[in-house]
Amino acid sequence: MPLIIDNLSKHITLTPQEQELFLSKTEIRQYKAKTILLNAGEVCKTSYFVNSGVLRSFNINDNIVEHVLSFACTGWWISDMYSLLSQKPENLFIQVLEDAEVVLLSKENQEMLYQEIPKLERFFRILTENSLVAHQERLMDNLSLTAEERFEKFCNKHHDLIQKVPQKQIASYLGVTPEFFSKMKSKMLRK
Amino acid sequence: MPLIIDNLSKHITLTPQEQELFLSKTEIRQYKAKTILLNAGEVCKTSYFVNSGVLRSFNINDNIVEHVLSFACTGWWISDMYSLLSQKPENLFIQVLEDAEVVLLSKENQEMLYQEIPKLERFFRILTENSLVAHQERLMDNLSLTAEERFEKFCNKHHDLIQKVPQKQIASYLGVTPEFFSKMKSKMLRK
DNA sequence: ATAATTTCTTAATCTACATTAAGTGCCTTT
DNA sequence: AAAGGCACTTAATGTAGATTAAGAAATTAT
Repeated sequence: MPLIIDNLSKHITLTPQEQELFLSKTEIRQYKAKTILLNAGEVCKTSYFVNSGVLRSFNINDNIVEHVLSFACTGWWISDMYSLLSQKPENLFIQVLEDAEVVLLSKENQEMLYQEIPKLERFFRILTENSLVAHQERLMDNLSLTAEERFEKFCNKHHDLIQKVPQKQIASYLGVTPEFFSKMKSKMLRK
Repeated sequence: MPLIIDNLSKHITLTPQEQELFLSKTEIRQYKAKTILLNAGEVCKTSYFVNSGVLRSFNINDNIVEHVLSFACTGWWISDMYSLLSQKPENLFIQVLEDAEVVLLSKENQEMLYQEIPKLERFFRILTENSLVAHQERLMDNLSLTAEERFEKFCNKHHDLIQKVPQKQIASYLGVTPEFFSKMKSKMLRK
């Protein structure tokens, strides 16, 4: 069974015909590491579901500093929600970090599927709810924890990622410079 | 027409009977400033919609420092999403900042309404999507902007709140101490 | 009105993290 | 195998914002 159907079944139950219909509206693609799937300034027209590999979303501010908004590995959805919903351009990039197989669902097809399989409203509501909760927690963590504490939490939650992505990306996700992250890490190891 | 029905109609269209049913599952209450609607450690069983006044959600970390997660004034929803969804206790408070009239929707009734008016799945999906986008932006702002820049953005977006809530709460929302906020503000005025 | 609390301000000192810069090791390309 | 580019480290110096403390102003309670 395709991973994405398995993912849907975590929150809703689809008939075989509905599964068929859903899959017919998606597209599978392979990408090499470093491929840019969405460029800053473009309007986002697609949601991405990761079958294998790792993606990230990030922006670049005036100072030419990158900030990682999120990572996505096997079984995770990723997109530029702001641009996807508003259909306006945003300063977000989506990029492949490790060679990946990705399922593409266009906004157009997603809306079409909402009409034909209203249960999907429920699925994406729950998916978005969970994402919101995670973002709220990360926000509060950024306000109240030190970089070290945030890193420890990250390790517990995303153990798999630590091996896979360059540590400067993790530093950026945590909101510190790669130099400080390196220092902090060696300090933590010494304990 | 009740404000909350007006709010629903921003994303979905309800028949008069559906409106009736929806309202019958809610409850209106008046609260005095400082009332605590949800205490840290409790399981959240209700979503709150503000008819008038101002509420806030916040947590308190080990150091006895408060951090404001969100404000809600007229026309806004507020709840403890983590606890409401998981039905586990969280360390979040919900409190009235300015005398308020609030519409209460219990989780139980909300689930019941999803069954009877599936369109509501759509409404809360969109509501949650918008909230997620706002949280993502705030996260990135916290990573890449100075406190001063964040305050300017806050002023543009929530002009109404600045008059209504004590400035130490705004400092907490922005992620700085009241002392630093005070200093920053007077520095900005001098320009 | 007066007392009591809470909020806001000012100022000195401190610290987590940023910036700059130089150097090391490891891939990748030719 | 050399050369170039990245990712990572180390270290000196700089700064945004925290902490502490004390007084002034504004609310709230009596």
